Amino acid sequence: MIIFHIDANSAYLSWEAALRLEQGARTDLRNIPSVIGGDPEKRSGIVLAKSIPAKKYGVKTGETLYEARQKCPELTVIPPNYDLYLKCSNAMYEMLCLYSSKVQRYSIDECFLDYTESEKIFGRPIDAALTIKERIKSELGFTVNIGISANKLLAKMASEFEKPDKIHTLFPEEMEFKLWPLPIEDLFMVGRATSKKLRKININTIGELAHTNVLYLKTLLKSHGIVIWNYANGIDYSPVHNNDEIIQKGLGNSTTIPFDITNREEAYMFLLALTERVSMRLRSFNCLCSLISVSIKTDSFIRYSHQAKLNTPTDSTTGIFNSVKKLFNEVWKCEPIRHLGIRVSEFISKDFYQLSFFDSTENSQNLDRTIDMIRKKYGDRSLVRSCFIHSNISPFQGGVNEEDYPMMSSLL
DNA sequence: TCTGGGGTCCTAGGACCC
DNA sequence: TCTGGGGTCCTAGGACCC
Repeated sequence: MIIFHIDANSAYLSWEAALRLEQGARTDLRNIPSVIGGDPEKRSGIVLAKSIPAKKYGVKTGETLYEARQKCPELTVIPPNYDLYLKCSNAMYEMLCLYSSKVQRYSIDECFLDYTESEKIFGRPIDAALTIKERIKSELGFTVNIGISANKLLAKMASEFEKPDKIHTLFPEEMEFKLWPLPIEDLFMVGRATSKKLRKININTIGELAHTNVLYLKTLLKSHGIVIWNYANGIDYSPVHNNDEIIQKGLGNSTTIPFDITNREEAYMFLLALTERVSMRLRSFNCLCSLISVSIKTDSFIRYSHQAKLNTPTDSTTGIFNSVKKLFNEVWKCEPIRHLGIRVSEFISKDFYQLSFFDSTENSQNLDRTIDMIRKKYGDRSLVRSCFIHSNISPFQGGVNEEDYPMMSSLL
């Protein structure tokens, strides 16, 4: 098996930089301290992506813009542009599909490519990787790292090595000197909580983890211990999945409100706007959902959630909203609300669920379908609930409006 | 902390059944 | 009830990824 992992370098920032150059900008954002960041006014002021010069000031992804500016006062901050990112992501994916029939989109800026069968057509893996990397640079305007190995895990680890615009291999025989000296935090699936536990028992490098008794790890970390022990030893048999093989398990939208919500009616407005987005996405999947969940984050950052299973699966905006209101009322403890979220899951394909027994729902189904068609043709704002018209609240809340595609299973 | 939004998977505890 | 054991389902929360 020969697997490539292709990772766009500081994706959001590079894509914005490439667009601006194309539009005639004189400075390349990648060459100055810059970040893609949210808006502190809307209480979403965090760093989403950073340039390499910004990184040299110690700016980190996920920290607040306030902190980032403390480290680098002359930081250029650019708001995110998700439509652009989707276009760039699609372009990269389509380019990769020219080199293999097995390409898995792992996230907006990462793909796995199974090169095993491609070797007889395109030659040595290293040469093909170089061709792909250079084509993306010259034709799409941004750089990528490509990791090459015998499985997805090692390919992904390899692409994390020196950046940007680099190709690295990490074959099993290279683990000892390329992978094992690295700190455990660098290993895929070792996050904050796990690294803290590992460091506590004096496991500090990936190599030390690889040489720890796996049964001991299991008592400490349950099944997760076995997962990371395998990864530390470069063991991973997961295949590269084409996108159509991946079934999405759930979908949701959430939003941080620019102010704290303190009354029920206001909360309902945001919940309705979120339900509009979630239910439209659900219907675009041609699925019904059986589980609905509402989550709340309070002004003091306490999160809690409440879910319920439906007796009758649904995809109706009104049906989902009624459940959402009920769940919200059952769980809200009247604290000021900072953030609201809705998610639906336990999908049933509409093709396998005949609604003929429930003819009374036909009308509302037709209504939802008609609304979806009008919005698709004339834009989401062409048809909105009247309760939003004289409010300052957007009738849709939540980010995903473009064509959905399944990504990011935490199993590689 | 001026602290996002979209996902997946796992686990613990309780309810319920035989 | 001073009572058991095993299975399944449901729920809430946490860990991880980008």
